Amino acid sequence: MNAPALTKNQALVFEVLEKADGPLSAYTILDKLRDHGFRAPLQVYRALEKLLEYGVVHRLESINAFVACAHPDQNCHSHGIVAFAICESCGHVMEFHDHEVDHRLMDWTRRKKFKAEKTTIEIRGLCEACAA
Amino acid sequence: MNAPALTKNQALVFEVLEKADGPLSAYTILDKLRDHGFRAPLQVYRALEKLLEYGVVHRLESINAFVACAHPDQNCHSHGIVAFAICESCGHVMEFHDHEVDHRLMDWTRRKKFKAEKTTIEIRGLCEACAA
DNA sequence: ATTGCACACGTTATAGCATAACGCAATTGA
DNA sequence: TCAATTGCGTTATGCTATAACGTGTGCAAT
Ligand SMILES: [Zn+2]
Ligand SMILES: [Zn+2]
Ligand SMILES: [Zn+2]
Ligand SMILES: [Zn+2]
Repeated sequence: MNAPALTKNQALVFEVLEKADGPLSAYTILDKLRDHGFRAPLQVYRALEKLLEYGVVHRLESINAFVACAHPDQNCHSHGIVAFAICESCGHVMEFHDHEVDHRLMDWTRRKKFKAEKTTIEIRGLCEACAA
Repeated sequence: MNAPALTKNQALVFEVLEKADGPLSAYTILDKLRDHGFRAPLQVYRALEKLLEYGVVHRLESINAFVACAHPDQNCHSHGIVAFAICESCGHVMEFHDHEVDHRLMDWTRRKKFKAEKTTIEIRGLCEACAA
């Protein structure tokens, strides 16, 4: 999915996520945008829906939060499954791809004739700095 | 974590999950147990907390639901990361393990010195029957 | 036996996450 | 012009999860 020009709300939400140093919940985004006229959760969720569709934002299922894609230049979709390591102490997120993991999971789905639509890989734990 | 004898509430919640043919939300479980005296979400969540700890129930992060472990005989923890394929049409869940995937993810975490605590792998899509 | 502790449980209230449904305005394309 | 699409704002609602308080029970250490 290519990203067309963002609307005002989409651009505001994306900007907040880009500037954040970690994932944000929809309601946290809302609070950060109240000064810009945001009043209701739907304004955030509708923008997020598009940004997810365009692939410039990812949703972290295990913590109900959203994060700007770490590889803005590339198209994350084209790299297969996106995986995340989420530090439960400082909140930092590392985004990575592993083709071998993709292949193993795709092998499994092909064997089972399962039509995969969306795959989530999230590792929660402690980053190097926080584990010390 | 070995599973000690379950308490009454834990046994009731586990039984509901075992008999279900798919994942259930905590509130769905609550509704199914109202006849047995359940009145509040916490009764379900507290039981689930223990069942998750014992490894006999898994939480599906991407759909906020819970499912009985498909490998009750074995200890799922000992098989490394548990992965799930979730049919978005019929709700059926397939649980599987893949050591190669585990190794790839563990390699990544070791390189990054990330201390993994809990890893989620969930594939959402259509099962063979529903994809036809 | 009494005390102290751990644990499960019940209840009420609250916090946090997400969507339904309505209507309006701007854009586009026939 | 007319219809269809899309974004937007608002209100209300629903779903998911936990905080905080108190009760009772079993069990061990004193
Ligand atoms: Zn990305
Ligand atoms: Zn950290
Ligand atoms: Zn299992
Ligand atoms: Zn199915």
